[in-house]
Amino acid sequence: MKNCNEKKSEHLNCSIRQILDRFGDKWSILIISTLGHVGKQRFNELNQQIGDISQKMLTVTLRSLEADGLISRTLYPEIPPRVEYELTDLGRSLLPHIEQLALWAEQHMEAILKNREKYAHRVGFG
Amino acid sequence: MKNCNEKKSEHLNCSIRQILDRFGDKWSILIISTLGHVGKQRFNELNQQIGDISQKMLTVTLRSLEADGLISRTLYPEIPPRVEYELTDLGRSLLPHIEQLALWAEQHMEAILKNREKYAHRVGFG
DNA sequence: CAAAATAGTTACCTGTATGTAAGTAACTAA
DNA sequence: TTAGTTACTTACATACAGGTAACTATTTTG
Repeated sequence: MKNCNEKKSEHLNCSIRQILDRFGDKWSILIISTLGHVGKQRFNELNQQIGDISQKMLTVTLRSLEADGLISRTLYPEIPPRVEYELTDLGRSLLPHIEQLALWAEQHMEAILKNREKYAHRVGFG
Repeated sequence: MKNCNEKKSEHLNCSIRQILDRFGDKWSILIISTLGHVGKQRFNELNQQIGDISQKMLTVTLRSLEADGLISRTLYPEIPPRVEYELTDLGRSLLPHIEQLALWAEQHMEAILKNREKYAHRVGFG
């Protein structure tokens, strides 16, 4: 972010930094893609869907996604309370790009892991 | 990564975790996109292009990208030494997806920032 | 002899993102 | 009165990604 509009940084560089700043954390993208996949979800449903996220990080990440207008939060003032989270249009507009990346991963991650092994051998045994 | 092939996790979820594990760091994507943009580059050229990366993180990130077969490293044994980094085909195949994300950022980041402000007001004075 | 240049390596330190565990409100059911 | 439910909040702890700065090898130049 810092060196945007300074010497070397073009649009692309700057946009990528924004993406990384906003979505480089551990859970945002995963929550967006989960909501995109299953539609509306309650807090505990999301918690179970994702499986290994802590309550705290789920709350924190949902809040920041809501603040940025990527998801909407609807509270039904019942007892016990019910809250439903859903992607907004803005959030949904990000989905296809995430899915493209996931597709790329499916297609190429095996190759990457093999390269990594080869490299380890080259370095390890010269 | 942990809960892939456990209960709730489908392909998508799992692929996204792989992407985040591999490319969620601060510099990998930026280096790939820089190399994609300018082509072959030397160590110090990259350092200056990016501007605010430390020598250490440039070395570390270049090494791991090389290990995964995303970039190639060519050493010319001159004095002083010259080293050139370049995207491999595998690395190049990731470029369009990165650019799609960058484009999305250009188009929507302003809206996100506005939402964030609104939300801060709602919370702060609501 | 000293300085400069390239492409790093190494030791050390710190901030922050994340995790853990307990607490909260409000009500229901036994 | 005890436990259970939902959707959190809060306090506390920590690991690791990343930063800083010094050091390295090798040769040319002055």
